[in-house]
Amino acid sequence: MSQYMTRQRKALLDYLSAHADETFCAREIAAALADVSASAVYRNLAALEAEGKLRRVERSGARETAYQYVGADACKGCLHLKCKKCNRTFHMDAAGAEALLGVVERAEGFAVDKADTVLYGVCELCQDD
Amino acid sequence: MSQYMTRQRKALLDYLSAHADETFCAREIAAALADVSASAVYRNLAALEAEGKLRRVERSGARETAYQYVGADACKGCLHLKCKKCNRTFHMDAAGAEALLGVVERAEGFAVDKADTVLYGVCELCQDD
DNA sequence: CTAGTTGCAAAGAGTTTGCATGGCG
DNA sequence: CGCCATGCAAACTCTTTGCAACTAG
Repeated sequence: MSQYMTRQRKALLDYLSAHADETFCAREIAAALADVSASAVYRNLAALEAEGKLRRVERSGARETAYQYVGADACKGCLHLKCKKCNRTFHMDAAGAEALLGVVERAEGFAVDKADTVLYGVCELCQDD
Repeated sequence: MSQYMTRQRKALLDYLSAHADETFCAREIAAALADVSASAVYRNLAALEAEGKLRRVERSGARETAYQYVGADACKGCLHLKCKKCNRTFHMDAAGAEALLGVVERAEGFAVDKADTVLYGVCELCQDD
């Protein structure tokens, strides 16, 4: 668990929370944060993921692990929709998500975990392409 | 595209299709198929993924890329539910999936791609733990 | 036959780790 | 001050690739 709020950890959190709708891999973060070493990036990403401040996400066909900021509980209970074209993340509110997943639970007896599930597809803005 | 059905490719397909409800990474496959080299495993996994016979899947917290067999079109149009406890995959039939995702499309204007989306959670059998 | 495929080993890419130094609380 | 965190570089793990030998059709 992280105990000290170091300059590096703060820079990382600031950066990710300022771009909460995007995902980044360690290399991209290290590039954006010039004075944070690669190992500090990796170590902090792991620590912050364990604390629940970040979430690990899939980026189609990528070999690198990507992370995304998950505000304290801004995303609590809501479902994530990720656009494969623009890579942006959209949120489905808790009520809608609950209704949707309740259907799966009743139909299949399968309890979907909103925190781990991401719906991939194409968002409204990208549907023209 | 694969043109020759070599001993190695056949062994790989046989193995994955015989365990179609499980996922495997290259290392596990190479270990199970003693007389198939690692490079043949990687090359065939890539080729078979391109042909649509395999699908690339996420395994929580894993660094290795995992694959799963996807029969000809047995999974066509259905949504995948993956249990985090037993790692098994369940299928939601096409009709149910369509109904479910249609809701998202209408509510959020987001077109979910069933081929890329996996719902993570806990299956009926594992809910006791 | 002959083009696709394999095995090996070396190269590459991404991530982790040991250790001395630095800095938060 | 003490302990955690950092930076660097080396170690590691997973994956890709070059090349000569092999083999399916």
